[in-house]
Amino acid sequence: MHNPSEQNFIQQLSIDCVIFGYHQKQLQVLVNKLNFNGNFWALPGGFVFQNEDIDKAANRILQERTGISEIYLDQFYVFGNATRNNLNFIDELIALNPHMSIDEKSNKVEYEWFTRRFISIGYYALVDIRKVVPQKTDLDESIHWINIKDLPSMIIDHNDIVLKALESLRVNVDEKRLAFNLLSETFTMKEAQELYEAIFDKPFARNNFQKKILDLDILDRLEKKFTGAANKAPFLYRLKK
Amino acid sequence: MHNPSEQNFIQQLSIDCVIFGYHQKQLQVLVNKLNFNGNFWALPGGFVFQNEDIDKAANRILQERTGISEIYLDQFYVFGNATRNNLNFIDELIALNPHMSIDEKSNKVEYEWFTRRFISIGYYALVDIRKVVPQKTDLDESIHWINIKDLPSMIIDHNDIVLKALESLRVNVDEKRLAFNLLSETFTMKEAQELYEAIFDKPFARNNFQKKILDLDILDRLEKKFTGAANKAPFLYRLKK
DNA sequence: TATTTATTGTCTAATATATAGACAATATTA
DNA sequence: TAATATTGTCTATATATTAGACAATAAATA
Repeated sequence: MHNPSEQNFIQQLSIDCVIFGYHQKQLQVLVNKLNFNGNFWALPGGFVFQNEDIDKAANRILQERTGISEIYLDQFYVFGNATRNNLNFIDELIALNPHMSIDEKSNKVEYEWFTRRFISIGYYALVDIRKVVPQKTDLDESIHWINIKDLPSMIIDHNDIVLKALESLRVNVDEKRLAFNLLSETFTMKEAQELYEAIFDKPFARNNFQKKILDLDILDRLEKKFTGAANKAPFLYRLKK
Repeated sequence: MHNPSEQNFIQQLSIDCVIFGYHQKQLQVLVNKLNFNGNFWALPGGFVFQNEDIDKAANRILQERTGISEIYLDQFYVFGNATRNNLNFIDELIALNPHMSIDEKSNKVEYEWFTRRFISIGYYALVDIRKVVPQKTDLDESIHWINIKDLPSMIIDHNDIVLKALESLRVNVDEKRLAFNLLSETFTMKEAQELYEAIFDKPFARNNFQKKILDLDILDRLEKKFTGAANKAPFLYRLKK
């Protein structure tokens, strides 16, 4: 991997992505554990090339991490406090990883590049968790789907970024029909309801939820799904084209 | 004025402000006519100092232009296409203003600084137009309140920025109580209704509008306002503290 | 001074939407 | 064949929105 400082990135501008998945009736967020001594967690992120649209950059970052393109993506907020930098994080990192001394010239350049203030554009993405094969980069020890309620403490303001992303998702999920990006292509009404319950962290009434969603007139009803359970088989639905 | 390239700004990041006022039953936007030959119009904007929060920068820009602080301000979108630069605008400017040749070294530096791609964070503000004394900068020939329906063609994507700001205003005006920032401290119900009609560009029913606003329970009813008109005098209202 | 006019504030009726309760349909198990 | 758990949908109720009506009233007019 090339050093970021040597690449043709826009200076002091980053993108942080909150990638939402849905599994075991809970919202999951894709987060990286960094490949250093110490317990450093971070959202997938990256930088914007000089000749690249910011939306394209967010897409590229997502594709690198998830392997899929054509993802639902929404820019939701810019994090731009004057004190927003990696200084504390990097210093802690170096303290715990003595081999990363900044004596060498190239390390010094990188140190300066990374420890400047960054303005970060937040994007959230909604993906079908079954289609994603999480990809780590050289900087990551591992990458995980973690229940949004069990997220570890992350570097800088990444926990705040997740909170703000969830807020935006809740606001937008009603007017747009984007929640269904989190499900597989076909799903039962109960699965849709459980997804909404996970997003809003509150229960919905079954009868009225079904009516509300069907009244949106955005779903096609397909064949029944025989699960083997001792009850009436539910219909499968799919987003209308 | 110092050259921007010599100041301690974050590179390639700008802020553009859509400052909404309300006058003659119409939304007005504060725009500058640039102080050059040619008909160049632009939104008030600026750059972010290295040690400055982006929200603070937006506030500073607004205060420079309007003379007032404590303004309602909302970050609404980031404009970041790869082709988003001043190149066409500046070249046109130089063609119409031969004295601005880029032969001199300092001009060349400025040219390079200004013609790079800029990522711009859009903010909109709501102000009481009576409290504002528009201030032009060295770059402006004049600064004007212009009816949002009569805006001239502006540089780069500034017309698009206004459209997006209006969209955001419409979405946010209901949940927040921010529309009243556009009125003077006290106002009649009819004035409030006319403001809403200007924002949404559609009529509201008088009886139901009054009920809806009063039910919000955010207004104090004050004394009556005797206008001299031959009819029942309306009450004045003020936002609750 | 009484009447007229235009507008305001608020009430009620009509309509639409949201929520809650009920029950038949049905895929499997006992 | 009956029992069970869940699904799909219906109806009744509650709530919210929209439309219509009318009295109150500040000033102008007769």
